Amino acid sequence: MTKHNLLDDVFENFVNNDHLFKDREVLRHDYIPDNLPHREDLIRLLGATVAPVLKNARCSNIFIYGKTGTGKTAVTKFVLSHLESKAKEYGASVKFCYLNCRITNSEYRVFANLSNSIGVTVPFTGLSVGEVADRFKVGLDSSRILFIIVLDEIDSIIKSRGDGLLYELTRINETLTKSKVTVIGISNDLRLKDFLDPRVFSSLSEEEMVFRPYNANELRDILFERSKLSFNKGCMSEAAISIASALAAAEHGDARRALDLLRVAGEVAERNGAILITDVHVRDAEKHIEHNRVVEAIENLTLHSKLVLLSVYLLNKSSATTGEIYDIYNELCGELGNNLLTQRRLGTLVNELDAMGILNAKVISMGRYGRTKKIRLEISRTLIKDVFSADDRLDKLLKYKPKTVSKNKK
DNA sequence: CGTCCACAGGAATGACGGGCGG
DNA sequence: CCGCCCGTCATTCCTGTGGACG
Repeated sequence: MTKHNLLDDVFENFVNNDHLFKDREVLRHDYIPDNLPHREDLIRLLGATVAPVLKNARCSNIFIYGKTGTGKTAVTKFVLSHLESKAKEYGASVKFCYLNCRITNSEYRVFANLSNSIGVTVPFTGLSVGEVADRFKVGLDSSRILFIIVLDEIDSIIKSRGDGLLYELTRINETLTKSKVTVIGISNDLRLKDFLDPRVFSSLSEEEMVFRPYNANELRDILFERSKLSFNKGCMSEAAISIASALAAAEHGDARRALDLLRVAGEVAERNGAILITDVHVRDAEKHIEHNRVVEAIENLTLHSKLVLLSVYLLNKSSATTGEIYDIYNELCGELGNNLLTQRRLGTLVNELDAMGILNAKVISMGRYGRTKKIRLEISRTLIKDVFSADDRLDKLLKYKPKTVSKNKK
């Protein structure tokens, strides 16, 4: 009987075309589930740390560490949104504002966003940072609340702008009389304190929490839980879940990655008209994700970055130097009739491509023959050909023969 | 052992478009 | 509409440097 029902499900789903997915939303990155497996103790810990606000007392600043996909953001949002609704019950005026510093990656934008979240309208741009900070402080003080500021991916703003923002925020309570501020910083980088002024660091990390990566078993539980919500019954095989969790565990124990694998595996299976998502689909999904990531990255590059990449492609050597690439890049710019950037600039573009995993650049010394970067392609040549042939102008350059092939070497 | 190559990569500065307040 | 300030991209100028060569 149960066996019969099981098959009925499968067949019926198949006929109804939308057979595999029940709810795709559940697999999105910003979805916060009601149940976060293997994070119960961290939820309790964070909950206990912020609980004082329910009695109208300021809670400690918190510093949260952990690599991507370890549940930092999910746990924080989960706890704080529950806290906020609980606070309403108790009549405590608590508010939290979540900011991702990779999106709002300047001091100005952070203050602008904070201001907007407490109902103070601030122009997109046009004011000085100090002015926006002042407006925020005034608005905050007059609204008489306990304000919890969550700064996610805080490392990105610190590495590019320094710790001025945090210094400001951790000292802001001194100038407030009717409101109080708590800062929760979330960092992907465990070495972040090396970049911080010790005073800022100590005041920011009144409490510290570390999120360990998930292991394969924990990821399995997460995927199992989530697949029940996102896929129709009987559509997801255990083998698929096992392999997805193993793959993600081998990376950083990244749950986000694991969920991506599952979602894409579902899409692959759907396209193939399969009625069951298997480990094969997950394997396909892995290739798919990587491929899409790279294609999208390349398509969104500026023209100059594309030309740099093309130069490496045209040089077609196992490893090129900055100088060699600059020569070819120079020719390509001439070919297109557009202006060229300096070698200094090209160096940072190469570094950016390296950070994206499209190129691999390593500084080496060739002794008597100087010091340079050894640069090589990190992606397949056919992929480059595919992406560039979509653009008329770049397509022509794919066939371009560099003139400076062997000019020196003696 | 010192030299000196071929760059790396930091700092300062400028050009430019967006977007405000007055 | 002007003047101001922002962020971003790019240039200019600069000091630093690993190690093969002589």
